[in-house]
This record gives sequence, structure tokens and C-alpha cells, in this order.
Amino acid sequence: MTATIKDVAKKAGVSLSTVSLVLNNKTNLSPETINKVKQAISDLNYHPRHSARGLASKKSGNIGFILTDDHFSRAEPFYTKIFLGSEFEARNYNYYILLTTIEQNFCKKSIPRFLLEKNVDGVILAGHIPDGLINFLSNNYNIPVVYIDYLPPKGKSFAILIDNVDGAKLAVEHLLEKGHRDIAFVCGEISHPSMQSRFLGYKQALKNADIPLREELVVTDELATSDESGHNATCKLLKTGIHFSAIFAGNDAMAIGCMKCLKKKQISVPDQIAIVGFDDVDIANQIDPKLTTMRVDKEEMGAIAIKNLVEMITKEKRNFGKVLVPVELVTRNST
Amino acid sequence: MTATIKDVAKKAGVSLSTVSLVLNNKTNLSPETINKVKQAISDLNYHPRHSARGLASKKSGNIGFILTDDHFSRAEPFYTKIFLGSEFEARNYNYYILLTTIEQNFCKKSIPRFLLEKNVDGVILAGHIPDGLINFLSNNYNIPVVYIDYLPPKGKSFAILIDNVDGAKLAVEHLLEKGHRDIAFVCGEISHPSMQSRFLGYKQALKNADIPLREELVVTDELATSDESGHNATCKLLKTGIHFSAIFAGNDAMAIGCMKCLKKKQISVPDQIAIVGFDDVDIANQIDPKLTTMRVDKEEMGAIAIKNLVEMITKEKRNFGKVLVPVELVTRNST
DNA sequence: AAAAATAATTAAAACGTTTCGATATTCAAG
DNA sequence: CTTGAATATCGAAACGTTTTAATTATTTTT
Repeated sequence: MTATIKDVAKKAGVSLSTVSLVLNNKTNLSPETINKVKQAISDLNYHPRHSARGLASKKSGNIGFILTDDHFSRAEPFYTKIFLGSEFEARNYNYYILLTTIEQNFCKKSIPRFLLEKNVDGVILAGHIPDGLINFLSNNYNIPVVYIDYLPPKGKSFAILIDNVDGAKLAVEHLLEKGHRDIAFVCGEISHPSMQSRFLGYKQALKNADIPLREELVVTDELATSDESGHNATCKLLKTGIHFSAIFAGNDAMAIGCMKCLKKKQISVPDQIAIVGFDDVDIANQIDPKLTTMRVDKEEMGAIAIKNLVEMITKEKRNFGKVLVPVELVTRNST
Repeated sequence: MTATIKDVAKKAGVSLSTVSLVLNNKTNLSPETINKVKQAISDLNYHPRHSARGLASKKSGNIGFILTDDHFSRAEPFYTKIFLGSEFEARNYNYYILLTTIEQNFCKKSIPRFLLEKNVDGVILAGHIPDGLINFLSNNYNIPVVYIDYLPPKGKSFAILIDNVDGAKLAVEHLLEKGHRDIAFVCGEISHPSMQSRFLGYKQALKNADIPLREELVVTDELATSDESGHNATCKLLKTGIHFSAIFAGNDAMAIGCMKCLKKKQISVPDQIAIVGFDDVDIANQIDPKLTTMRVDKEEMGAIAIKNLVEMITKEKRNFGKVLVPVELVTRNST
């Protein structure tokens, strides 16, 4: 059958252990030996069996990737892209990724099998993860954990987050550069952490430009952060009769809602009112006019998570804190 | 640390082997023994270590999922959904899925690691897969393979395919029921197998309704199957001046292109011209008017693939042939 | 030149299962 | 009863690595 480490040892004229040492780049090996072994490995087209390694080393060589089902199946492939970024980066480090979705309402039944079977060396948790799982993990496992796009409410953790504050600031600064002074902020569900940060960025940008914050240009009382919320919020703003020449929307969905409302009222975008969104969802580029928005590199987020996770696994140390991933302005036709 | 099979054996008062037999549902076990062991397993919260199993049984417990990078990263999450469906179903059978993307231009360097490491018991190939990989697989491995949405050009294979012919027939029949008689078919890149099948379905539906095929209502000479191709094809049709009251487009992208053209020419959809697409992409439901189209259950396709693959793995047999997944009409506002 | 330190290599145990063949027990048929 | 088959359980080998400690070879120090 296929070659094993034994065959390599025989061919290279060394012991099993030596081959293993070469395989794992261990020290105290003579260059000749290393060459002999490497030659034999390539001659035999040898590849160490994954499960044998796992058994002996007590490392699985796998990384678990957990997100809630609603996050993955939603239309916008935000987490899909993050996952893909992780998969790519993991390959560079020779790790496999085991993906699993869990239900929002966590119960003991839904503990990912790769945890029970000790089949992962570390875990990535993407998006809003139920407390139950977080507690279960920290109580029963000692493997490193990296959060993506979610900061657990308590306890020390390591998280990869979107730099919402800075992104929002950039968005508003873009509008300021275009000469806008009366910039509205449209947002729903202000309780959401991202929305709060984006609001903060909006306020900071105004402050830096010496423009006072005008409460009447801020709508934060919509229930959701959807298309519809954006639509309603814009209608509300227009009804007040207060002048504004630009809108910064909390996300693209709302920005699109804004545009729908404006179109209905025959207000031209960007001539009469400019709009900036946030997220750069796929349709942002397909609507008319194309939406200027803030893009975050999702693949990069996944890659950063892997890099850090692998470091924690191999160096057996724990990182804590936040990594803020920068956001980039994508200028299109709505501004 | 965590319990092993040894602990279970001790606790249950039986031998290692017996526990293993229970674990694997083997025959010739007394009910009392089974109960004793199961009790011990649950008492100790025992879960067999994945790599140990893999090593001893020479089965990895993993399934490989391969697709080309361009397929996975494209905007429309077609293959993402298939993958998700696979992941869900695989969980039911206690398999892990290892996903990897490969480049379109295959080379030895890009052989998925899980193949080299003997770390999968079977493989799913989704979408257009380079011949090089197919040959490599069949020459070097004896593991079962299931294709999804792709039929390899030669050799025996087992594939899960969209029932394009039947779907197209349904689409056209829907238009016929709505009273349309002059139905155009708009399609680019007719060399593509799916497009050929859809064209075939179109012709069959007409034939069944005793309506002669009129070549002048068929556009198949566009270069791509994109939005733009649909747009151009429609313009071409309109220019001929020939009457038609409905369009069946080869896919949603083209259907959307058709609508754009009609909107430009102030032709109302569906009042003057009705449109049916194919695929049910996400934006089909977001445009105005919402697009009537044909939906295929992508998750189901993934699940079917897993079911068959697992059967082949466990029963050590090979299935051959095609499974055609039915397509469903989604009636919206464009008809 | 001997002793000590270091470098290079190896033997053997360990990892936690499955599986094969052996053994013990029960059952049915002669 | 005796024998042969079927049932139930077990002991031990095997799977292919890593890792620890031991051994041998080499270099450095005194």
C-alpha cells in the first residue's frame, strides 16, 4: 500500500524516530541525515497519516469553526467569506477546518461533536454565540478560542472586530469632503454594538470638523436595521422639513431603504441627497445608483483569526484583547 | 483526564473489545452487556477519540468537499448552500466535512492535502472540476466520489444534477397556462450543458402544447449568460418587430438583463411581456417587479450527495448514474 | 589525554481504538 | 450423553505516529 514512516526509515537507512524528527523540524540533526530522509520521503511520495499523528501527538491538527445557523444561511454571505478566508489561511499552516453551525438556543444536545471527540486544537467562534456554549467551552476545555465579529459580554477573550468607529468616521469624512454639512445619520436598533460604534464615529467626524451634532438629523428609533427601517427613517426625516444634503446609513440594507424612499419622493441621489452605507454587501454594486459604502475585508478577518489561533496553539500561550480590522471607503455613484 | 474506552470497560466490568463492539453496534451481544456498557458510557460521558478510531479502523470519518475557487467565491452562494446542505446531512451520519477549493488550472502541487494524508473516506466534487484532478483521483485512489452539478466528460460516475429539462418545461408550461403563445427563449453560451437542457425543455413544452418552435423567437448567440447578455438579446428581439408576449430566460441573471432592457423601452412587465428566469438567485426576490423563476433546492442536493456517498463508503459498493433533483416554480410578479 | 559537555541517533513505550482468532458458554440434534 | 454449531466474551496484535529516555558519537574543556 502507501508508504509509512517505516518505509522511509528503511529507505533512508535511519531509525523511525529520526524520520519523525525530520518531519517535525526538530533540532540536533545533521544536514546529511535531513537530506537523506527528505530524499526518501519524496522518492516514496510519503505523507504522514493524519490520524496516527493525532493519536500520538494528542493534537488533532484541526480547527473548529462555529457559528449560529441563522448567520450562515442568511442571504448576505458575510460569514461565508470569513470562513473562506479562514480555510485559505488554515491551509498554509496545515490545519483542517471543521465547520459546524449551532442553534441560537443552545442546549447540551447541540454541543459540536468535534469538541466531544477532542477533535480540534482550537476554536473560532463567529458572530453572536450563545452564552451557554461560551460557558461550556471555558468550563470544560482548555483550548484557545478566537471570536470573530463578536465580543463576549464577560470574561477575558480575544476577538477580531470590524473597526466600526473608524469606518463610520471615514464615511462621514468622505461626505464632508464632498462639501456636505447637514449630514443625517439613519440607524435602527441602536442597542446593537456595531451601530453604537458607527454612531460614535459619526459624532467624532462631525466634532473634528467643528460641526455641532444636531439631534434632529439623527434617527435611531427604528426597530430593525433592515431595508424597511431605512425607508421609514428617511420618510420621517423628510417629513420634518429640516434640510439635509446627505445621509450616512448604519448599514447598506438601510441605505438601500433610504434610496427607495427618496426615489419614491422623486429626490435624486446623489444630486439632491448623497448616501453612504456600510458593509459593502453584494447588491450595493448592483442597484442604481451604485452605493458608496464602507467595505471590510472579510477574508482577511478569517485569516487573522487563524493566524492568531495557530500561534496560540503552537506556542501554548493565550492572547487577549481585540484586533480591529480597518474599513475601506468604496466610492460609487451615490455620493 | 477525559475517559477512554479502558475506563468504560472497567466501569462496566467487561473487556475493551466488548465496549468496542457495543460502540460499533456489532452483533452477538447480550442485551444486559449492552446496557451495562451504555450506562458506563453515559456515566463517564465517554466519547471515542476520533484519531484513535481512524488509526485502528483505517477509516478517517471525514468526507472531502472539493470545488474550484471561482465557484465558491462568486457572489451568488449557490455552492455555499450545497456545501451547507452537505454539512448538515454529514452530521447525521457522524462524518466531518473537510472543504477545500482548488484552482481551475490544476497541477500536482494543488492536490488537496486530505487526499495525500489519506484523511477522507470519500469525496464530493462540486461544479466544474479540472480533468487533471479527476484523473488523479481515479488513478490513485479507490475511494467513492460523488459529483454535484457536474457530469465528468468520460468514465463511469455518479452525479447529482439539476433537472434542467423538466424545470424549463415547467417554466414554459407556467407561461402557457397564463395564456401566452408567443414565448421567446433567451439564452447565451448555448454550449453550456445546462443551457442546452433548458432549451430542450423549452422545446418539449411547446411541442406538448402543439405550438411550433419559431426560430426567430430564440436567441442563443450571446457570448455569456450574464445580465448584459440578457439585455442585448432582448434588444435584438425587440428590434425584429416580431410579436412575443413572454420570455423564458436561461437563467436569472439574463432575466434581469431582459427586464432592464424592457424598462428602458418603457415596456411593462408583466403586463406587456411576462418573464420567467431560472435559478432563483437571491436578488430575484429583491428587484422590481420580483422575478418568477425556477428554484432548485441546493441544500437538498448537498444532502443527497452525502447520503449516497455514505452508503458507498459503508457498504463498500459503488453507485453509478445520475440523480436529477427536481426544480420548483416560484411564482412572483414578473408573470 | 582524560573528562565533561554536547550533538546525533535510536529503542521502546505510549497514544486509544478496532479486529482477528481463541475461548467459554449455551443450545439443538443425534 | 456426546457432538457440533451458534452465541457471547475476551486477549492480544495491529494501526502509524510522537516522545522520552537511553545510547553512541563527536566536540570542547581541563
